[in-house]
Amino acid sequence: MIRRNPELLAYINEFYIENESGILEEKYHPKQRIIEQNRRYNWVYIIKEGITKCYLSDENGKDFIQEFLGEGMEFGEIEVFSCNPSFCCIEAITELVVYKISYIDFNTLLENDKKFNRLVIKSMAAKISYKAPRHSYQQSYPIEDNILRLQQLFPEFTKIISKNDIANYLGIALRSLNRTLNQLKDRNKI
Amino acid sequence: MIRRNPELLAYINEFYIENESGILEEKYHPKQRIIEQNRRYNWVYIIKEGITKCYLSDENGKDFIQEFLGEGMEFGEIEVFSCNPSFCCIEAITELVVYKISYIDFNTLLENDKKFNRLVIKSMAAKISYKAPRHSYQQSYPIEDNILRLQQLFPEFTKIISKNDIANYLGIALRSLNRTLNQLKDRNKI
DNA sequence: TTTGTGTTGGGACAAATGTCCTTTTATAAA
DNA sequence: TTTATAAAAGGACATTTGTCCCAACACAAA
Repeated sequence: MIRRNPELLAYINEFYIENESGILEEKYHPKQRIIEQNRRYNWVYIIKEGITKCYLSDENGKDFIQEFLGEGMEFGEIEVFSCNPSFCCIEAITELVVYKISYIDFNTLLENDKKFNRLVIKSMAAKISYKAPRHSYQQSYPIEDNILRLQQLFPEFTKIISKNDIANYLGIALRSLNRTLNQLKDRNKI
Repeated sequence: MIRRNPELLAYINEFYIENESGILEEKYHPKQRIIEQNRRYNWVYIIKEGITKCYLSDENGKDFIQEFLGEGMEFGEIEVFSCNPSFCCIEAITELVVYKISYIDFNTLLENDKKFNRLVIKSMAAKISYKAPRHSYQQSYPIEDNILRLQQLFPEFTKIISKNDIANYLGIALRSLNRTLNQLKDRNKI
């Protein structure tokens, strides 16, 4: 549920210590947006500390949460390659510290640093491979199964993430989430 | 709905013409599986001609179709980076011609051919960016809206893809697909 | 021909889920 | 303290969707 990439973070930390690396640090408070949907940016971000949500909002104001991103997760990199405006919002949930790299420096690193290149590809491969089973499971199984699955993968999920965000992550109504949680409690399943 | 990547195909075609490129060609018939779920392979594939479906099956025999892949689409590459067994099945829908490259040659190309490296990254970025809005839309909107959306993006979808596959792509029961198609016809919406 | 198999189509009913609305609680601001 | 605001909780009802059937049809195999 909250994705992390310690390997990438460790590598970026090394860079940041050196001078002239072109990597900057920034801080955000909860509810601040780092990236808005359908805008153009020139920065790729990597989370140093904290948690964000990555979500799409539609015309009707419905939000659908793609992922919760934790330490070492990258965002804004897809748009370097697709050349499209951002397709999602990134919003801080906790106090947040990020590294940011300009598109130019990011591209230079990609071309000249084989280890960095491989780490970026690996992080993209990971994004693809966890999206697939999640999408599949959410579509094919009832809400109850999805909650039990979350519970198992991430026992403290209700502590850190608001009910509303959990519902938006599961793509269900808040009412349905509450109802199902109650049914599970009644049967001592949770 | 049916994804393509002509840019990558064009580049691979060039390689294939030259000798000693390490690229092989293979043919498959409809319903043949090129990749099974949870197995290990040593080949990355690129579609030269034809259409496949990429799907996950679960314990209960339910299939969920991730994508329909057409010319130039790559598969099997994620496992090079994640080092996990395959997370989905790839099955031919039409007569199919693919190029295949061994992991070793694929890695060599990635390291030594900057253009190839960039094309592979771009193809992965595209996979990430079309998965997001699809997942979001399918979860948040009723079946009817999803069918109308398919209809618009891909008018001939019922000609090429079986009803069952369409239902599995939308993550719904075949019965629900038929019912909704009828309702749309009754209202002359389709 | 018969037999089997896969695809399409739909009736009847049950279960899951969403919408709308109200209430309570906690927390922050005035 | 009061006021405002957001989060959590749940009742009542309508709608959507799935499950379990069965039937018709096409097509290939025997």
